[in-house]
Amino acid sequence: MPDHTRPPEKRVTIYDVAAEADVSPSTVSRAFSRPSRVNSETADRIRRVAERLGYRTNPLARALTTSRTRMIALVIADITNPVYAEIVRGAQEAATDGEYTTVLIDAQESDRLERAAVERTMSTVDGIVLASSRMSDSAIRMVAKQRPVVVLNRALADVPCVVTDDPRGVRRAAEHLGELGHDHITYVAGPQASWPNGIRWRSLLEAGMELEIKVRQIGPFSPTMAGGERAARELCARPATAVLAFNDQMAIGIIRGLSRMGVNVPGDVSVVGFDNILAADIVTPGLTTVAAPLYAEGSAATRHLLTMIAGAPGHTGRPMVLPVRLVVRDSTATRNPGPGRARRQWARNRSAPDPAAHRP
Amino acid sequence: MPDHTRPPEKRVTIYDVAAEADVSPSTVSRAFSRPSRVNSETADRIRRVAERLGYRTNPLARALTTSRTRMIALVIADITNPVYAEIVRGAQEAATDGEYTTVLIDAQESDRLERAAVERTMSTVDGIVLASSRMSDSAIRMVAKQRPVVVLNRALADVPCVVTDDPRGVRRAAEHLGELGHDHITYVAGPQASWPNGIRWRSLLEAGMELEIKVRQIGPFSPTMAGGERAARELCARPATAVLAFNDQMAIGIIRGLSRMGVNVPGDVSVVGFDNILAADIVTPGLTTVAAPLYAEGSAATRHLLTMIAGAPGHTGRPMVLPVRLVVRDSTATRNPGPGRARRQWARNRSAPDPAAHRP
DNA sequence: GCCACGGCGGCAACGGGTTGCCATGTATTG
DNA sequence: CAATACATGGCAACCCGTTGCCGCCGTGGC
Repeated sequence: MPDHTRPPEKRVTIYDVAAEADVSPSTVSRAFSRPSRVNSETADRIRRVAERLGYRTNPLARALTTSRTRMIALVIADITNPVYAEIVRGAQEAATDGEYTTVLIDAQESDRLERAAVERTMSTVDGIVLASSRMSDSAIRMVAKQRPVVVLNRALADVPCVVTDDPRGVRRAAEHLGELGHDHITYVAGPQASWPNGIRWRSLLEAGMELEIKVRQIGPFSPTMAGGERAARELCARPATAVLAFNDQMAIGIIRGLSRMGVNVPGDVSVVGFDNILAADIVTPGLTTVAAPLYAEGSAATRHLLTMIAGAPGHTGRPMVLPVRLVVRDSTATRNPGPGRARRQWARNRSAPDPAAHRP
Repeated sequence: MPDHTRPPEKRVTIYDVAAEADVSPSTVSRAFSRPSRVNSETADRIRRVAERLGYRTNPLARALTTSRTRMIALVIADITNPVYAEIVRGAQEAATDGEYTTVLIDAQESDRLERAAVERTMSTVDGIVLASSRMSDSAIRMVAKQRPVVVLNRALADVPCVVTDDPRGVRRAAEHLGELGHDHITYVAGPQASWPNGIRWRSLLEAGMELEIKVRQIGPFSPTMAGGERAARELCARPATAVLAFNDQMAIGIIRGLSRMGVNVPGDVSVVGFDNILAADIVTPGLTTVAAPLYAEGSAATRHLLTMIAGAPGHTGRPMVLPVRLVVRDSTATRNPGPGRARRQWARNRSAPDPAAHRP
């Protein structure tokens, strides 16, 4: 019959080791935290005893006096969004390199949840990376006042930031569409609380001016496939030949929604996404999209945070900008000028949408 | 000129509150941790003072004496795998309900990294959920000896487990393929360190016996799209009409790989996946797959962990089994008996594979 | 032979709560 | 009115390391 009582095995402390090695507890402490401060033979003996007794230093107790937990928090807006997976990987690598542990927090796209989680975790970590935070600027500043913070995908005065070169990405996308003959681009907006959403739209406005391409915006929609499908319905009401979506999930949703209504991508409409998630490569047609260096974002932000924790002032001037690139796949094509067969069908659908159109 | 010195603002402690509210520190402590133990008026006054001073109880200091951090660890095999997103959500919800914070650890499919991370985190958390652990049974038992542990997607004697009804899922998939006329199913194996991989294969063996369907296995391959594409090449060497893949990513990879080589899915080969990730619904053809209740897995495992932490014995008998269901989409079809056009092409590709076949 | 100095180890205070136990003061009971 | 019970608050020890400071001792210089 198995023993169901948890074995008492009290945790081994420096005091146990000290008694066994016949030194004082402070010497044991130093043997681990500042080996140079104690005779190497003594240190060796202590380490052997510690090993034998199975001593592990208690990080909580240590943190209590040093006020360093060697943990950082990484807050992401939505763990369901594959974009963050790579960011997490990058952050984790940088943290591990610096002998830090990452605690990951999923804000579920909610300002409230994010604040609550940050609040709860703040005192347990040495610093925080906010990736695509949904909190208000002032809330972020509040947090930054209490702990080192690096903000990812958002620019904010007085707080160190890492952002991607979205203006350049949008510009490249617009150029690409322009070269394909499109003279009008519709931006399908994501969450208004999302900082990149604003930037992308403004960048498109600007690019439109310079390239003499008309632009307009619809939305906001939820930054998901479902959001994209809703956007597709709205797109049908006010047709477009070129669409730039806030992110890839929406772009994929848009493509699905459109083809369900008999609109061909890229034949009738060209669609460009943002982020270059894995799925962008496996959908049909393959999604043209603006790729961000996700892994690098995570690791750059984290590395910067670690230097701040180590005492560096934190570079609060201009944000650190990471380059993007346009990945051209099959969801963009030269503009179809005349209303061909497919285009006529679209027109037909507009007046009398056939919900079963996608069923063979 | 902004003030670059971090404001000294020492942390407010119970001592500060005590002095201000004119009570002893222990009373302040009790006002928060056991309000019934102190006069409600006093407690109110203390709370007001605490509020005014901005007091927050220090979880580390508390943990030091109570040895309860109110944090649990959730270890997942690969954050890149979308399967875990829902599991994380479920776990997080359950944890939040119990006023626990979840710290997420990504093992990156590595036994070594997983052990290291668990080792590092163990002493900081009250319990651990191991979702699809890649560690050895003995390593897991070791951990379970020191902290409450619930294992997800794996059965292990003497440790509480939550698993899905994979045998039933495989059975349903086999029945489905059988009904479509397939008399031979090839299992494309995932990581050998993955427990479900073994179960799925054994379940297929068993189902094959009962349904009089021949089965065989190829692999192991990495549980990714790339792994699936590699598997597709091997499948071409030893053709099959029905394939059950370890997971959806592999299934998608297989479909891509096959169609690149001119093999039609589901015309020539039917493919079934496992997990029902989001992408299963957006690929072409839509992937037939065995869906697991991911969210429920996460929350069930976490809830069980919390009861263990609260002192319940931990149900180490039979694992808790969650139901699955077969989601039929377009990647499975009736078996194509004669070597039709596409099938002949496949045969051609076998003898002289054309690497450019997928380029129009 | 004396002094200065460096290496090493110990003492004790500290960090910020928690909790067993005791000392009041008040309410209840006989 | 005495005896008892209970509500409330304080004391002090404790959790487990860390660290400033001091003392001891051996060594080397003069």
